[in-house]
Amino acid sequence: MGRVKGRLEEAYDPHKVEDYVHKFWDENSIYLKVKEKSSKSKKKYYFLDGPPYPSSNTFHIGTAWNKTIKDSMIRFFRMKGYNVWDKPGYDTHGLPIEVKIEKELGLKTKKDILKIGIDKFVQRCMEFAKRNVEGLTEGFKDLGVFMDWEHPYLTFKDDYIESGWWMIKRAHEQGLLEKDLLVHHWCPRCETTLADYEVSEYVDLEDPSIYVKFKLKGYDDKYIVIWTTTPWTLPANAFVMAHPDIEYAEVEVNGETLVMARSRVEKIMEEAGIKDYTIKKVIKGSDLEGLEYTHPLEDEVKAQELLSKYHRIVMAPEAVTEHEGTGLVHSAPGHGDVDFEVARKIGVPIVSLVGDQGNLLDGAGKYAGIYFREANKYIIEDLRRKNALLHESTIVHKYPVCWRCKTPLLLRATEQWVIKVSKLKDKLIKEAETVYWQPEWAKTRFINLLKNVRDWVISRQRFWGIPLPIWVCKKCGHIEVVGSREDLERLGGKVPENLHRPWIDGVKLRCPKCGGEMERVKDVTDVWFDSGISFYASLGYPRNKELWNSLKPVDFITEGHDQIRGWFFSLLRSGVITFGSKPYTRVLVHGFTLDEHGFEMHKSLGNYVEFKEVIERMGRDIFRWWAMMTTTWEDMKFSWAGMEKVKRDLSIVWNVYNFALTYMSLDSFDPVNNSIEEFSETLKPEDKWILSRLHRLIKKYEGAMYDMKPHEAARGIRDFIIEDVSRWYLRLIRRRVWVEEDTVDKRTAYAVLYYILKNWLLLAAPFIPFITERLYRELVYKSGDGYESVHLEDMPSYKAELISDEIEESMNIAREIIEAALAARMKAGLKVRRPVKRILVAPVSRDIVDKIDPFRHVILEMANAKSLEIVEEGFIESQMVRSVEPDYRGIGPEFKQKSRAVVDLISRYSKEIADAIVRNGYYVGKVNGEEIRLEPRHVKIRADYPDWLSVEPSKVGLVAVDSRLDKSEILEGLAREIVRRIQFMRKELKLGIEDDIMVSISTDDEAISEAVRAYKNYIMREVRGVEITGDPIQGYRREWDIDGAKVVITIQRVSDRNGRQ
RNA sequence: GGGCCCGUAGCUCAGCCAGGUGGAGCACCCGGCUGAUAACCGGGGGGUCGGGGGUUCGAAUCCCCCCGGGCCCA
Repeated sequence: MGRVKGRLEEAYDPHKVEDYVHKFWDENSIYLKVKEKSSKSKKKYYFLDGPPYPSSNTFHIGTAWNKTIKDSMIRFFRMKGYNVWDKPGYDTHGLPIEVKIEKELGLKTKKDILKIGIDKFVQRCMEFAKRNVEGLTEGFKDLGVFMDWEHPYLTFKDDYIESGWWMIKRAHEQGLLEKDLLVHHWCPRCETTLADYEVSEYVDLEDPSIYVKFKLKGYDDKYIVIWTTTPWTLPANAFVMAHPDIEYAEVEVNGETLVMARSRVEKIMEEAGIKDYTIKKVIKGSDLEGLEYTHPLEDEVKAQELLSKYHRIVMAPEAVTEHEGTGLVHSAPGHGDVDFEVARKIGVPIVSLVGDQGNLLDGAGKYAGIYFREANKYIIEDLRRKNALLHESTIVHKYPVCWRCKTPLLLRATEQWVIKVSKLKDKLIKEAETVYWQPEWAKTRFINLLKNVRDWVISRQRFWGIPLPIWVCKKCGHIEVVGSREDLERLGGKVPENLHRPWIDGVKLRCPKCGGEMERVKDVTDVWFDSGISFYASLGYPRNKELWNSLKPVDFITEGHDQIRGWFFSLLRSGVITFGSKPYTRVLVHGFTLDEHGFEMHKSLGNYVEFKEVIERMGRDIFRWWAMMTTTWEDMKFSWAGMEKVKRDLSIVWNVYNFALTYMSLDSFDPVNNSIEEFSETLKPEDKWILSRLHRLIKKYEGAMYDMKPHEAARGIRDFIIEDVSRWYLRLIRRRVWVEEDTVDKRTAYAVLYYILKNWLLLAAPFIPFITERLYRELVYKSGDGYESVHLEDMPSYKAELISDEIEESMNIAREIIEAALAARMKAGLKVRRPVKRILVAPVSRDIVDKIDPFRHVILEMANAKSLEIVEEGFIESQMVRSVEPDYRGIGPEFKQKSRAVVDLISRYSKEIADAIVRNGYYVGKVNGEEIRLEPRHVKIRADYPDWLSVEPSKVGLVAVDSRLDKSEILEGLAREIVRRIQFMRKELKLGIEDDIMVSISTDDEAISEAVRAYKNYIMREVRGVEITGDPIQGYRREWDIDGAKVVITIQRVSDRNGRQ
């Protein structure tokens, strides 16, 4: 047999609660028990953690939100009986960490790294990552995230690297792996290519701005004009791009014909200082297609021997605008991205004439050996000499520089390893179509991206990353892609102690084709490579195939909307490359965390809030619930005020449970032997109402969680406990639990209250795991009911038969009436404490009458009325009394001097005059003995309710309070005034609710004395008085004023129920 | 420059997909309640629903354009 005996501190203190719960979880291994329970289930739920990047040991508020969403979902599915896979991960490789270590070690260039040794450098990177992983893990645990923190997946582990190799092998097997020339930004000082995301810094730089004439073949003195700020790329010119739809003009200048965009002519002529020019002809860009030209530096540049046969005008709308330049774009495919793409499309060879250190190569002929930016002046000089320079000036523009050494970058074609993802485009889209996205628009956005999918450059010339498992035969050029450590040994290699560079670099293989020695390509993979394979790599596939085969596919992933293009995409790409299918089925996209004004939070902007501060000032549950209530996929504006509000809500939750605990333990309520099923016959309508509300909540909650709308569930539990339970149900059952005797009615109320409060804890547990644990321990576990921890519970399912539209509608009507009645009382100045005789309701429709019935008692109690009368529509209005007021504009001109007397008459016989005028249209009266006739123009007719009737409209009809009080109501009201004051004094003495008191009331007021006599028993019951006397007694004495009368009240504690003195 | 999202009271946000008299909380003012009490309840003031145009009997809601913010691309 159980019994409620839990206790709570007076007020909700989140830190006390959370410290207590953390300690409880730790000491009792609650996480392991939860996991163990869940692991027995056959229903699998594969959650995959998007691995955060450990660049520091603390995390952003957005990361906390991210993990809270994951934790809430995991907890829900565990409680729903799923066997949830919950391995967290960290994305540990990549350039950001390399750069941090370079800074730590004071290294400035790639050469410096080679100098201290790759082994030492990589070692430091690994230590750095491990250190931060530990810090982050502490933070996530502290937030209450129940994941497998003892066994996270770390992308730098050898096993993970091996899984990565396997994918590259899979790509190779399908003919998707290629070595290719690609244009990328290059730092000539660090001698490395930079990925797009690394090109983020720009400075204002002065460069030449030149207009160059290319002579058209087959014409005399006819030239096309191009514009460039990078003259050093001219030696590598292969063709010229034009827009088919732009108009071009043939401009005559000094006997030469120059071709340029029509819209640019004036601008260019002005810039070049040419006043004397004529537009001879306007043609469409498409007319230029295929025209061949002669390169002005043909004789100076060796590479032009190859390139000259491609010199012609090519249509490339994507490369040409009319905003700047000449509408004719010089194209050097080895040094420009669009140029490169176009060259690829039309089959022009890619020639790059700049070497690793930024010097022009031999192919650049007379300019060979010159640093690229230095070469500009020689090239311009030669152009001028050859009469190919139309105009020369300089321009200051934003130019990208290396984010580490600030050297201006250049675009350069280099050989990189590529997976030809574009070949998989249709498959990618087809697979993506069958993924369920929340919200819907994320899918649209995702598919749009896939339509423009590009090949994937996986190689980086770096150190801290998964080494490319590609070996090339020095003798015959044969390529082997190694998919595992086993492959390595099979090909005659020795597995090194660590699969990273530089250890792997030393591994030589024997060529299976010619027996020659094979060496590894020195590159590592792109950072996106690592996290994209996590769906199988984190499970140890392909070494351990069973786990992935039993868990696949991933059932749930969630990350911010930046990951639509990021992780969600890289996972799909890897899934299609490896298994030919999508790796996940359901995706929830969440928003970003912005500052209070909707701007990005940045340390440099000064609007950054440390998550640690949120925990210190608020608490874990407060943050979690607040974050989970914001619409998941929308950006979240950070708000201290928003969290304060949640704190208030949690305080109310605390008070609700405190209320229940106090009374249930006082009455030794036994929830185990008083389950709600026992009381099905004695449920009052309000009990049925709250049960209906609860089950409606469960239904909505469950639907929201399965549909990945956790914010709807989080808001739902809030509205239920605050609006339905605290603000309403608790007020309705107070009187029932205050009675001392053990009544069925009281036990029914307890059983219902216990049932809804226990179930609410289960629903709320995924979101606010700390306070629910604490309350569960006190209310449920200590009562001998349930489990050791709320998180070991089973999530309730809704019972459709308990959801009643009728009872809820009835309650809504009752609440409407109560609200209107209270408003009417206020208008009449009637305190709620004083009872009124009756409330009248004139419903707008007759069907409301029956619906009011179940809650008559509720209306009477809440509005403090003796009776409720349903009256006919129109009855209340019929009580209105007509009267008139003088209308001076009508009276003055007619009655002149008699006006004042007429006004007197009107106010004296206001009602009679009103009736007469309404009935007959006029009223005849006497003023100074003289008969006068009043007509509508002399008065304003008004209709008012009588003083004793206060009326308030409501949605269900007019509600009126009859404020005429009989003596009995007056006396009862006075008795309640006395009670209130005694209660106040009890509170002042800090008496417990079980303490009994002796009361003395002395007053000269006749009515109050009578009220005390008449309601003695009532007063005694209400204030736990053992006796009420008019004689003076010892004790706490206080003088009061009740309706202007002096009342002296003295109270003295005698003993409590258990006889304690 | 393109794709997607957001913009509703002083503040934080529901309502929008399925058009039908604009809501909640906080803050402010007034009143009430008082055995959950540093709690609670009622009332009041406060809105060009970012701006403009269109569809419709009727638009916060659907369509188009613009402005501001966010993410991702170029």
